[in-house]
Amino acid sequence: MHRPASMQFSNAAWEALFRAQVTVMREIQKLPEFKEIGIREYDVLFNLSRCPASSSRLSDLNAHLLISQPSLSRMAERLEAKGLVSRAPDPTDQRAVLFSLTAKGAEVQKSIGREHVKGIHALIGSALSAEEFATLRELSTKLRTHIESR
Amino acid sequence: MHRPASMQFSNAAWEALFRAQVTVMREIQKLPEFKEIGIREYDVLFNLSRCPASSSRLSDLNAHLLISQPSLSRMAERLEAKGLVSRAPDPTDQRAVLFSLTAKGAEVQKSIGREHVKGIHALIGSALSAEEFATLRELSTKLRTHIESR
DNA sequence: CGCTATTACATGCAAACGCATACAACTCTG
DNA sequence: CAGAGTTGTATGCGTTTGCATGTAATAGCG
Repeated sequence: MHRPASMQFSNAAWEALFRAQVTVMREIQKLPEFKEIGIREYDVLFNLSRCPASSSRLSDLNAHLLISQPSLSRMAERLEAKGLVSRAPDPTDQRAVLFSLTAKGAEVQKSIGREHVKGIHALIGSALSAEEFATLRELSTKLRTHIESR
Repeated sequence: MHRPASMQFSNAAWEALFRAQVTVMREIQKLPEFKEIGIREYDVLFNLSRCPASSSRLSDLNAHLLISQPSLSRMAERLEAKGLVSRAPDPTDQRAVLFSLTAKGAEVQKSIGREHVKGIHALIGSALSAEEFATLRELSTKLRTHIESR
């Protein structure tokens, strides 16, 4: 073995985390709550529902997603056309656009969110103990925050 | 709060795991080893390099990926055109197609894989301790295997 | 056996994506 | 405070994706 032992741990953990995500996501995508709206679009609504001022720049939103900036721009167009999201110019920076949920968008997000919570629990609820879930959450969060604060 | 406490744990863990995956993946996609070949295509090569008989049906391969069956069919076409993968009819089932890495494909996979291992370690290696990485790996694997054996 | 149902993969087509780039607004420097 | 560089978003365009469906082979059932 030509690789430092320390490399094995981080790589094995990433590999396992990634495969787990793929496996869970494959099942989630099949659930009925994502028939009308895609899971990527729901993720945008979800992120908007969580952001402090309940509005967010396109680029700030994009930082939390895997899709590219142009893709998000066009997805926002579609969500706006569906009446779920509204665009408004940022008063403090004329280049920027602030996105926020419409009343209908907030309603849809909550509705899908509720079903989603049930779906996740039904799918993985019995896979780990409460303590194990808590540990998984802590380690995942620690991993994420470490990267975000590089 | 109208939700059973037990639901909170599994949902919070999934949410944290998913966000961690997004954050890591965003950085990985920028790394130079995925300039020539996309990360989704690398994942196909990687899976092929790991499968027992070093060949796999399209549908078996697809079970480990997030993309749809038609998308994988066409991605395989492209990988074949690049000389990285070969298709052959399954002798035991005339409907099926067996995919395997060509020598060039195996070479490319190993080469990118080596860089990928370094990239992951550089990205997340200092985020957790060896014990924490081991725990994250175990819990992720337990989560995945639980779903796969439903 | 023969007939229907199912499984495995491929293909037509519209939607969505990413890359490169354009454009406009802000910032910074001399 | 002008002019170059940077940042935030949108758009042109070729590629990739997914859905619905087609085709061929197998399985299951009477």
